Amino acid sequence: MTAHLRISTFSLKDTLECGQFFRYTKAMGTYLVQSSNRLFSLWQKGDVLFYEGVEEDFLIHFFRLDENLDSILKEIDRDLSIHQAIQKYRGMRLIRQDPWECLLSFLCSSAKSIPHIRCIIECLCRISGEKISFGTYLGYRFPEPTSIQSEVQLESVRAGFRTSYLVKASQCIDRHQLLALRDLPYREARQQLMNFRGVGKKVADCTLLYSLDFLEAFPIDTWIKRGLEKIYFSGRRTGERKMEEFVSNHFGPYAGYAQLYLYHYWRNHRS
DNA sequence: GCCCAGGGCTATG
DNA sequence: CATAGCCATGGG
Repeated sequence: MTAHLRISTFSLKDTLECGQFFRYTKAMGTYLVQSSNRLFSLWQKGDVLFYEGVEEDFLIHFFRLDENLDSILKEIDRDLSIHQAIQKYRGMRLIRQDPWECLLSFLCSSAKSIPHIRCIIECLCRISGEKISFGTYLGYRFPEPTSIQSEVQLESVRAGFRTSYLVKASQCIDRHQLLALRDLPYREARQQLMNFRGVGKKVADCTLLYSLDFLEAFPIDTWIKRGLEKIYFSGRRTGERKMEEFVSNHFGPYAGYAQLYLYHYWRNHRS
């Protein structure tokens, strides 16, 4: 029933709770996770990850456990700030989400607090009507693109001005098309995503980084913007163009991991 | 009643 | 390009 997996340089807590992923709950040290039509539980003790209701292969893919995180962290460890973040949260990994679920999640994210984003996504899944169970746990599947057809249908989700974004995305996207973006250069893939209503640079970068293996993507939200200005631009107001150029040069091809660590660090040490 | 929340769109310098 | 006002909703 309960299986386990030995892992190094992995923090389940930080990986799930750092804001990159929304469909999880926590009860007494055990996390209940929903992703890619799965509902499973897991918990960590030291360097052992225990899990139920999911295959080992999926976990390795989902948590990127076959990726050498130590060597990546060594590469982005370029200054005191990122060094402190790495020291505090070493083991936090990017999650490889389903692209469709990831895109819709961040379509819901604009000008919303994280708890409310999670709330909206759960309401959205309830719309699908397809239940999923594991032991005594119950949940709803994430709706497929074809199952979201009108704004009226999403009334109970109360997503506000984001509702039309969700419907339009559903009308012209199939999952296959999103996965195919992985074969494009970063800039082109981002531009493709930005052709959808409601997808700007930030949402596009979140989708590319959290679900499509573009580790150079560096989502710039309000927290990251404030942090970058304070730490790397002497507190001066700075345009996004300059910021993009800086993080790309400063952190290199794994800049996305730097973003993950800085975001989590700056949010948990508000100063 | 006010302000803010993992933004984006649109109309303007 | 950079900025301002607006967008719908909930919580502090």
